[in-house]
Amino acid sequence: MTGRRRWSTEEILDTAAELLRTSDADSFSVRKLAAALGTDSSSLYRHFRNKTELLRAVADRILLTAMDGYRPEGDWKQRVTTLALRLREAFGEQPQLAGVWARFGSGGTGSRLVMEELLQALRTSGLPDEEVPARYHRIVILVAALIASEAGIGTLTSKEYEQGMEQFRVAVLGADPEHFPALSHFARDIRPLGVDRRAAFEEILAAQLAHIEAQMP
Amino acid sequence: MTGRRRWSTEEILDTAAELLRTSDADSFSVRKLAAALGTDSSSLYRHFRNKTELLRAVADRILLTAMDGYRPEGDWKQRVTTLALRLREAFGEQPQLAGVWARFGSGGTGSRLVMEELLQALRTSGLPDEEVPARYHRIVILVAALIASEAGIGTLTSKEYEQGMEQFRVAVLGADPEHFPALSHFARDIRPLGVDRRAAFEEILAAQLAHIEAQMP
DNA sequence: ACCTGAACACCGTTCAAGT
DNA sequence: ACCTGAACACCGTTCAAGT
Repeated sequence: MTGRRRWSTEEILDTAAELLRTSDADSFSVRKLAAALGTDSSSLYRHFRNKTELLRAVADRILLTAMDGYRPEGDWKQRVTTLALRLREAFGEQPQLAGVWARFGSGGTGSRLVMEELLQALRTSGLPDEEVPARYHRIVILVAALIASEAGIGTLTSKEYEQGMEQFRVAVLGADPEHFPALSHFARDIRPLGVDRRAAFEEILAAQLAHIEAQMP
Repeated sequence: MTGRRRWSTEEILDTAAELLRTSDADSFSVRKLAAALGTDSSSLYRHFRNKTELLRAVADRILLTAMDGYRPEGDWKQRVTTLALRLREAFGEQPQLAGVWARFGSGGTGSRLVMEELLQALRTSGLPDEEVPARYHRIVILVAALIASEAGIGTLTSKEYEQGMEQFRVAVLGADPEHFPALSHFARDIRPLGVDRRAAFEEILAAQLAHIEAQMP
């Protein structure tokens, strides 16, 4: 309309988040974001050094909204679990950002809120202070890896997903019993990676936390 | 030289694997592969439906070479751990393929060998047969997630990595003690996600396996 | 029967030129 | 001081035309 317009960084991030939520697959691009804002992609480079920097900023907003209204409840294991599930859900709606977060971190207020809550929960666990950082490190690696890999599957188009399922079926059900006896034996009960992710997430995390607890004095 | 030349699928996969090993960052492309083969990218589409299909085939070769010379040793936990570490190492040298594997699977002989060995190990564990598939599923999800996310960090250029480290330092060391007391307290001992990955991998997996063992009759 | 060239519809990023 | 247009150097993929 006006031909010229100054966009605030906030508006850009909002629009980017919106686009990442609605767009299917990996179709987000700087050019599309610019088009949605009604401007040229070149003008966005005044606000962000590059695309990664932009996505990191959006990822940090995801963390912020994930922490919105959060109140710690229960013992340390429940707190860690609730936190992890919140992050999982938040990135589940914006799967492209999960990969950015796991690779680059986000480095803003959102990430600080997450780190703070996780550390506070561990501090109430009875762990000696000097063991907290190492336990923290393992938990973050585990949670980030699970979320990012689940999100990676979430970015597949339904055609890609179906195709992968089909090839999985062929690999499992078509295995020669002579060379792959165990695989043939369990073939009908083996499930592909993409199913039952929420239960898997909770179980794997619970095992990790139980293990930490078991090693306490 | 000859102007015309038929490439076998084998040769294409070999060259692709080579290129993925040596190329830094995400710079692999169909066009570069074609150039390395001395042909045009369009001719590769007779051998593969698309880029993903090509990468899946290379990923399956990685699994094959990872299993090369493998002999089961020790109890079931040692077998699972050895297998997982082999995969981790194989994809560590070709980090771009880890993401493809975790998202799409590979669906060839390599993946069958891995599935077979993992199932056989679980079968010797003393788990009742009907619990094996669920335990198998969790282990694969965990191992694939850890390997892919570690590899994701491995695809960063050293500039990107340094930049991420710097921003991590700022986020942690620059946190206001009033709003982030636990973070400030542990600031100097909190480590970024990318460090100490091998130890983290082994510990997290060990916790998972110990948890399975603890639930046995 | 096989391969090539050229094209299509995109990317991220830069930078001189405009207002 | 800010924005735009145009360009650069790439992508994956398709398909008519060549040999």
